Amino acid sequence: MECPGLKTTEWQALAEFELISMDNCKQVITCEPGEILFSQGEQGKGIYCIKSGLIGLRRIDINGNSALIRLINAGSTVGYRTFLTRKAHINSAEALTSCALCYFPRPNVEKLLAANPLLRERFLQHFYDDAIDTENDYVRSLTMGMKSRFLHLILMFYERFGYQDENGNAIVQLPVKKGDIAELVGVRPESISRLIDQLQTDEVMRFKDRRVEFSHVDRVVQQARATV
Amino acid sequence: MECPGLKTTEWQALAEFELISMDNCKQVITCEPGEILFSQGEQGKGIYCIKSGLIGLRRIDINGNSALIRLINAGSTVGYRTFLTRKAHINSAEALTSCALCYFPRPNVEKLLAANPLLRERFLQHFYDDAIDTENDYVRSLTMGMKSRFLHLILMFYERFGYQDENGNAIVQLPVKKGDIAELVGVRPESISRLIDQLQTDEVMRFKDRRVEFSHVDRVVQQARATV
DNA sequence: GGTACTCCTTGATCTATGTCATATCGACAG
DNA sequence: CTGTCGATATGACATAGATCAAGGAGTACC
Repeated sequence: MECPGLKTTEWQALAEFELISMDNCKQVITCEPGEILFSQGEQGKGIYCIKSGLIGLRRIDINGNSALIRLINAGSTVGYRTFLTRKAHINSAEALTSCALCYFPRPNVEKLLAANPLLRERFLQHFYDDAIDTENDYVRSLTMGMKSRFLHLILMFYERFGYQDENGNAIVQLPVKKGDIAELVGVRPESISRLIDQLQTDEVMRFKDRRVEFSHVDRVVQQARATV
Repeated sequence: MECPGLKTTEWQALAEFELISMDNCKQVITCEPGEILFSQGEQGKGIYCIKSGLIGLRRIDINGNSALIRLINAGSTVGYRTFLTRKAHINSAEALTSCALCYFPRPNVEKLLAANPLLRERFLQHFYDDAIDTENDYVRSLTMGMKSRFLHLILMFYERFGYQDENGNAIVQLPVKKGDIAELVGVRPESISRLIDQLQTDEVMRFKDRRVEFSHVDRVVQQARATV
């Protein structure tokens, strides 16, 4: 199985012979929910390309508070940041679902980077996009309440993984457990629980385990915009 | 007066003849607190190099909530992001104090960027550093309370603008008004007011208008680490 | 010297979210 | 079938921070 990301994303900067050398050095890895690819504080050992599953970037502070900063889905790359500077990882990467990955060891990636400046440029562009996302999340965390941030997340899931059923209802299967959703929103799991109750009684959306369903996307968008 | 940043920061990528061409196209600008350099949604018209004063990047959402995302001080650059992609500004830039700036029009900057790839690389590095800062702020906004974030800000001001008096007390002059501090922390001005009261009664630090004074830096650091 | 700013403070009250303890439910092991 | 475990839910209560309304205090302007 080829990496879905090799022909797209930053790797499209590579020539055919470079792709072949990548293919030769790669290790295919599978991991289960909860497994750690790398931990904050470690030096970057290589780069991971996600074939399937979902990886989360997590930060744990000195008091043990954990925050999920970013989700990375299939076709994208994890661990590239330590190739832009020589700094250690500042976040941990953890499999949130069962995952299949390709791992490329650092020396090989560095050889490619040295030979192909366009590749570095692509990584920086990737970083740019990620950083803008984070900035937007940051602003929301300063100005909007839990409900709004939660709905934003649901809409993001809907864009990435959702579909419409035969009646035109929007359907999303939440890709992670509710506890992780709480960490993404920056609140406690209990608060998410209660919020879900409220959204159901307000008939904004329906929840059944990890399945979310709503009829009026625009109504959800509008509620997501409201400050609280 | 030369721009303090021309010999440092991203511009050090420039050769002598390029610096001269920069110097020829620059416009020196002064502006007063509250003046807007550019607004979110606008196309980037050029780049600003701060000679003195303090600029704030601000984001206002559809509900009118305003958040201060970043402070930029003398020697640094504002508006460079629209040169990395062709996108419009997503934040506004506003003078928070009286400022003196050099303005470089877009066409000239683009000419330099086209001729000097190292310059683009430097801008991306600058962006990298900023983005890591924002990510750290984001994590703090998810896991820490107002007090902790406020103290972090004070310590940052102390690093940038503070000094020690003859008795070894740390002294900082707050560079912006308290309302702006509230926006940086992501809370209401009233809350900052009350927090300052509390910090004084707890004898963590003393405030007199914009002057802050504290004897035990380590105590402040320790309180800044505490979650709430 | 009055008036009108802007910035900041203060008090009373409200609300969102956190905390803690307990309960449920499903998966899975023995 | 029973016991254990992880994930989620629920109830009672605590607290951080928002909101609203009012009052200073400094400064600028006429």
